Amino acid sequence: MELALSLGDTPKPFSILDHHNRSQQQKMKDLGFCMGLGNRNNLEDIHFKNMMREKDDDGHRKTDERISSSSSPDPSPPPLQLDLLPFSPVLRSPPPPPPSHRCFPWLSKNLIAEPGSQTKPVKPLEVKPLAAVSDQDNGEEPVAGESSPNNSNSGTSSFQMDFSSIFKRSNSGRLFPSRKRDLELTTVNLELVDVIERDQRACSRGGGMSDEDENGLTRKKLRLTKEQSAFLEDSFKEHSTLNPKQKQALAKQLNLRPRQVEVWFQNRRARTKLKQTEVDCEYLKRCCETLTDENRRLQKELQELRALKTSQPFYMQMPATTLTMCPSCERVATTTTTTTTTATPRPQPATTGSHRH
DNA sequence: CGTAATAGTCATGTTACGTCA
DNA sequence: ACTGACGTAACATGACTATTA
Repeated sequence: MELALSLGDTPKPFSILDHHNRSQQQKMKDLGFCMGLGNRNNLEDIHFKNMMREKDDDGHRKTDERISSSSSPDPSPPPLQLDLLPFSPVLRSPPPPPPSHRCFPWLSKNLIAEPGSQTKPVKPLEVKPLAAVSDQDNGEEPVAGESSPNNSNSGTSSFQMDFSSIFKRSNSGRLFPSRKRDLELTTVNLELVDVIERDQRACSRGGGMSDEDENGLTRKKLRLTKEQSAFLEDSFKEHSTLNPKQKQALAKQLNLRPRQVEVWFQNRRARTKLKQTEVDCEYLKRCCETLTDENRRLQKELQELRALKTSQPFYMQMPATTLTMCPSCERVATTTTTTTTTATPRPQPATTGSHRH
């Protein structure tokens, strides 16, 4: 049984996390949609606003320095961009996979409306092409589960709404509605985003939230490649938990969705705990067997002593005897102590050990 | 300061898929 | 080809914490 536990190790930082801008740009790509607000620093998906916070090495949350550095907002914030690029089949054409790129089932099978596919086309939301979505035009490789927004034939759609007057950003980077009236609107929008995200999840699984959706499609399960598993294992050895930045970085490196990385770590921790439980169980079982044997032996010894008592009543006149465990050989040693018995025929010296190795 | 709302993470249990003997 | 066991990805749920209004 193999068990690798790394407890108490100082988490090592991810080297890739040094590339803040790069990973930040990738965040929205990983999501498959993006939603930006106000100034450039607000180009953060509201769903991932808390990703701006991270835990420090001691596990305590701390505010990302990027947030505090965003205290000087762009004086002329552009309108918010809500680029909704769900994995809806009707919204995209199959992204041509690079020759060296792995093929992922949720892209090849589930997301693309293949001829003969029973996937019902999803009615696109309000379509209004964006003039430029800079974050998705940085020439980086597409991440699994993401779209190819700049594909002119893709038919991708985007929202373009002005939310800059609706939201305001807190000191820690969170987004909040600036007015009470906007709260309701915000709620509606957040619900919309949530619905879209759920739809993305459902699409990425190739099925619905239920086991079998209305089209009779069951969810497909991704099998991680050996390389991906090995990389995740290495990361797990360094630290068994992830902060949002590490999750994002790993997802980017492995061409996985952050959710997949998160799930993998959760399952990995569960497996580790299960193995540890099995090890503990085995150990306790051995302890139990040892104690059972010891108990049996002591019972036998007790019977012998009782028999001796019956046959030799005079034996009871001996000083009181206590049994102690020899620490070196773990055998019982008899130790006698002086008592006040006056009829003791053979006084024994106090605390004389009668055990011999 | 206390509280409600919200969002994120985690542990835990379950389900369902892929693989293999 | 079929089947059951097994590993595991994905999900559901509740608890907990942090943050903000």
